[in-house]
Amino acid sequence: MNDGSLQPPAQNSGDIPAYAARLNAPQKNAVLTTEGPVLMLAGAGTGKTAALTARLAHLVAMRKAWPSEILCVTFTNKAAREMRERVGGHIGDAVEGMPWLGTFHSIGAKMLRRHAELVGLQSNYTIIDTDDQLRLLKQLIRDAELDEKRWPPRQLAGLIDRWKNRGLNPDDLDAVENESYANGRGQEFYRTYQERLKALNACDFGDLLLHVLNIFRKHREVLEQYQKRFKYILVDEYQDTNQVQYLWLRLLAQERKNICVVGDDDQSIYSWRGAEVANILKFDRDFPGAKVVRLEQNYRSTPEILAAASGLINANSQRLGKELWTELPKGDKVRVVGVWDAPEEARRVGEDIERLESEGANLDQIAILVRAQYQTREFEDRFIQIGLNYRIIGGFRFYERAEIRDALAYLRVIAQPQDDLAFERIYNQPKRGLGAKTLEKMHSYARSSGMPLAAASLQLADSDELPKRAGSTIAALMRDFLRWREMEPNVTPADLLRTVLDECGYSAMLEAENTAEAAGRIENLSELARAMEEYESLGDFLEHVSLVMDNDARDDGEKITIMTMHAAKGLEFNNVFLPGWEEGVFPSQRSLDEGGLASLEEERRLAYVAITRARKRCTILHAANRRIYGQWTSSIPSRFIEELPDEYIDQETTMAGGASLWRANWSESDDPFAHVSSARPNRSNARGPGWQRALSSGYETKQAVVKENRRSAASFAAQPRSDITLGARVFHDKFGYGTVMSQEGNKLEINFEQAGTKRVIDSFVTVDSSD
DNA sequence: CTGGGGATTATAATT
DNA sequence: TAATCCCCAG
Repeated sequence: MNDGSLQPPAQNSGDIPAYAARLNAPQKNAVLTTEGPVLMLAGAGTGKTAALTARLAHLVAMRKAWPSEILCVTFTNKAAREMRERVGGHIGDAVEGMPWLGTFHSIGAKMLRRHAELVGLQSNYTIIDTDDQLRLLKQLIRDAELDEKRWPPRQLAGLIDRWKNRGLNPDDLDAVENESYANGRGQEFYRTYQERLKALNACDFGDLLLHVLNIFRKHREVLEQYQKRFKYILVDEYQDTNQVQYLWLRLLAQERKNICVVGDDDQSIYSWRGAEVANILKFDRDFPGAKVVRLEQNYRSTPEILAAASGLINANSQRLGKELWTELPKGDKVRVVGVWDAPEEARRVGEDIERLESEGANLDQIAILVRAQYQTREFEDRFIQIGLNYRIIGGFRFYERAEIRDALAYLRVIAQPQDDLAFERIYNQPKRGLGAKTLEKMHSYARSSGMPLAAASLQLADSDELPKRAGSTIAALMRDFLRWREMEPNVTPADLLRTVLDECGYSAMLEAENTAEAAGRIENLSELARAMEEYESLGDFLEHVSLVMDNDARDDGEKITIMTMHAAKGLEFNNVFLPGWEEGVFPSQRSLDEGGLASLEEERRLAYVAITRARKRCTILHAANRRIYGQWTSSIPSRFIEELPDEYIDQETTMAGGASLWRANWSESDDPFAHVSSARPNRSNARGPGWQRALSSGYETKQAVVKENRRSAASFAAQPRSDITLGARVFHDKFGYGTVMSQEGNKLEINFEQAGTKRVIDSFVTVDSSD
């Protein structure tokens, strides 16, 4: 739109433009090769974004294209925002003229608004989220009188998502796919679901891409219009693209073939979300003559961290191949710490962080990266206890809170009277005395008359079908909506929201509750109104919230960060702690049970991502015992620990009696099973040194237990022993005689006569029956 | 319509 | 273990 503001190429003193001044050779290569397909293989921390933004700046500076003629896609809003900021730093205000820089979904949504009628939608369609999607599917399943227990809506939602990710419309399903739900009714449900969405003038996230793909396929002239417009295409995180995104890009790039994709096959960790690593692996076949540029110089981590990560990822088979190197000075080795149990793990990390803090470390530069959300709990407990500031990333998002969704539902009904899902959410929220009976009548009337729910309910209210009270309540509500709808063009979205909340009684409802929780909800709602201030129209705002569900937690003070490894991708920290490296936790039990080698390799890539987040220090921890779903579980160190190259690792254990069972600094020479472990890499069973240790530790009597549990991939749920009671006198091979002080699951605290108080697993003691 | 209680189930999480 | 969901009683 304001292409006219294009600036002359930015230049410094020499001939090299500013945006290219600090690039290394491969980066420059990737930036300057503007014509033809380019695959930029960018390892972790190799300045990928710098190269990508420089390329954008270069295209504009060299007048290869107007900003509005460049398509630049990312996966997350965060990445898009960052890109926009950094490109803005190079080309100034011209970045404002880049309407096609955004996420796949926001760009899809924009295209779909222009051509909605081609797929039977109106351009003001609603974008529903997964919650609405689930409720809609639940309705369909109920209507079909299907057993919800046997055929959970979640499963159907998952299937439909996967179909859409693969670019499949209902008619494209084969018999096998169709069979996968409700005995061959998958297709039927998918079709009905799509019809319902169309009737609601709505689409889900998957549709934003699939509809556009369908339009491209069926309407050549539309496709050609975009092919012509986009002189250059840039794609970030290409290894995360799914099938639709791939097909979509391929169509758009077909004409000019000026497509540059950036990614790292070693950081592909989202296959469970539909991403296909194959897309990046076969890029040069899709686009013959593609130039492949490898960015391998790492600017982030110490050589030790890089070596450890590289050694690990080398165990994977399906790789394009890349070797990271760095000019940074040597640092500390990667530490591997073995501890007794999860609480000790948290204690240990807490102590380390306190030490770092006392040395003047910035807490914002410290992160704990876990495999699964449940691991955060232990750390939270501990950090509250010692008063360490932390923030947990992930979990619930602002826009997922009930009150926010209620407020949005009101706005959606105002903006789009056909939005039945939104109407259903709030027709009795706050309580108006309308129940399931009324809803059912509204539904059946809406269906038979082919009207949206809201309109149908208004007509119904005029008739005598409903009890008098319900009828007048609905009539009043509909009058409210009419009024708000008239008001909408004349007030700001924020003011509209405030008015609605006051007039519908929602605010009053919360105030009446008079609890701390309700106060929090009121606060959230005013924050929502505040967030709306920057939007011009209601439509703008609604599109923003459905696509940009960001968790922009306002930051107050230094805090350490606790988050999942997945969430940490793309981030970096001076100090990284990686707890829970045990078989069954990481790699996760599910990846071991299902998915075979491919799934294990994805776990390994995740490990690679996790380690490469660290700039200066990386500490990996594993605990011998952990409570999972309320069960005490013993586990052995992760095979990934064993795969780390010895020379870059410092091993340490804090365990009582550390020299025996869980001794961590094994070496192959004193290991009677060394010949087994020499069979690396890619061993798919769980016979790491931990195993060998367990088997060779001299506790022969326990071998049966150990062996039996091998099938469950080396973690076994322990039953507490019934023959041990508090105060019992017991004997332990290592510590001698002692008295049981407490018992929790299979974990005992024993006051030993010689060794003092220790915590041990009950299977290692015998009850002393001498008295 | 609300609340209690029993059953159920449990990676990762963007748009 | 603990959180969530769903059903049923009141």
